[in-house]
Amino acid sequence: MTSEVRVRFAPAPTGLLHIGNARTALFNFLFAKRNQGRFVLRIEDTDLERSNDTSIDRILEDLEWLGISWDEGPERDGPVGPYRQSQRVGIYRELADRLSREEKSYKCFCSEERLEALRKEQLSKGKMPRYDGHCRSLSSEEIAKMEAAGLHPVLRFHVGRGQILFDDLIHGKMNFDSAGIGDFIIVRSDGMASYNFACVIDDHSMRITHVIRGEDHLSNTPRQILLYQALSWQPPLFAHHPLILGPDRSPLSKRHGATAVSQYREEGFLPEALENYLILLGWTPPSGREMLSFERMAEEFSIHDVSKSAPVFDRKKLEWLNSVYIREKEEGPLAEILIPYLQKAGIRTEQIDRQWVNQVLGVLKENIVVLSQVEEYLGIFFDEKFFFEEGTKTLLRDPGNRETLRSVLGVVEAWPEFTSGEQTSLLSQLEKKTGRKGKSLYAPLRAAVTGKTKGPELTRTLPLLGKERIMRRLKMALEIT
RNA sequence: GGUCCCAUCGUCUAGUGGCCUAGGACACCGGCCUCUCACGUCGGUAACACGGGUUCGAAUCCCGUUGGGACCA
Repeated sequence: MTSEVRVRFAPAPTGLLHIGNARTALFNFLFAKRNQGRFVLRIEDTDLERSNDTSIDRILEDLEWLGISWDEGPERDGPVGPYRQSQRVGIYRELADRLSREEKSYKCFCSEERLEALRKEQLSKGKMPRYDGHCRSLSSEEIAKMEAAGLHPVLRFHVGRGQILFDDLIHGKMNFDSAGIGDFIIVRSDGMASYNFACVIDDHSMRITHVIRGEDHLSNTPRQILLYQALSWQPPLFAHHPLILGPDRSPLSKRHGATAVSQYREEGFLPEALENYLILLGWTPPSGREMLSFERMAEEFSIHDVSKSAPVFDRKKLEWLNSVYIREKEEGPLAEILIPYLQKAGIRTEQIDRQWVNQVLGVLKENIVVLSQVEEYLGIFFDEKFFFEEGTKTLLRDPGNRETLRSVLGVVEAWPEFTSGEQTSLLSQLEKKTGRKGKSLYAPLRAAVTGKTKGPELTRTLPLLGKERIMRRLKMALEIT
């Protein structure tokens, strides 16, 4: 018996990684880090119908993107594998046999119809629908007869009477009465272990010490504890965190917008921002500093301090965090992640001076909240995206502004060359020559050279555009009728 | 229907009987900065679901109500 902390994240590969599950994974990961423990990834693919390998790949990919790495699991073999439930059926069978032998479970042949009728009847009497133990005392002759008739039984766990107590790391003392639990299925008629059964066996055999999972499993826990007891195993410690809600306080779903990690990635959220946001849902760092690096999270995170009430997902705050993280990025790494968005927009970045592109992106980062938003500003710097926005045209048609721009053109033409640092002298020269300053000079100038009414400061934009391009655009602007 | 969980500003939360005329962050509103948007900065609006207890004293403890949610099928 070691005291090493072991936690696990056990997704079902039936679709994309949901941000709620990503948060669960993050809690587990940080808990392991904080306690020098190990983080196990287990694939719960017992539902063969809905599980598929593509989903597994994408979930692994998303976890890696988030920086949540597992110590044992798919692609990282460990001592307690295999880590896919579909490859563990032998273990489940063995233990199912053991429970049968010890008469802690029994075969049940009840039909769907009978179960349905039973449920209806109980409901109508105002009672809780649960299995009535109909097949509990079938004789071996009866069983043999039904099996001979080709009926496939399920295996039910015989629930005894008593209180089930456990300490939840988040909720505190829990107390359930087993009277509220009907004899539940541990092996389905197709021979596959049920969720609760497989989960208990895996958690035990993978030596999991702390089960950190969503609150939707809270009511499953007493059943699982019953199984631990039946198998004479020591149950792990449990922590059930609340689920993320949508703005209408119903569980977060597609109706509320993007729910998959990959969707956020595509939109242009940074992994560190998403992560930072998720950890803030239900937990506040003791230091009070909300911006947390991965390392800081691991140092400060405590599962005990996770809030008991369900948080509402607030995209605005996520966006704010993302914009801060974008602005904090250095030019080089920023360009690394932004260039794909340029390419997607059709810009042949490989043909452009990389230094220049980096500088452009370094300027644009001030204006964007999600990475994909750079596309809105591309026209300022890239000719293939340049055009005069509707709002600029009235400005450019104004006779006074045209006159201003003509003298601007004159000044620029005579200006030797653009190097960084001298834009201020250029601008003061422009003020002198045009006799205009402030808005009356800058508004038309901006409209003419960027085609937009908003964007980064002209003092930063102008030198990046360069003399040639500015002149070309000024001429284009003067041709607008 | 039963069992279980939950309840502080619009949102995330701090708060574990006196430090609370309830603090912070996002959002929102306004000022400043300013060539625009954004950034930044300064300030503002805004909450203890309700009702009973317990106590000298309750956001904090207990009970109930209401409202959300989960599970059971």
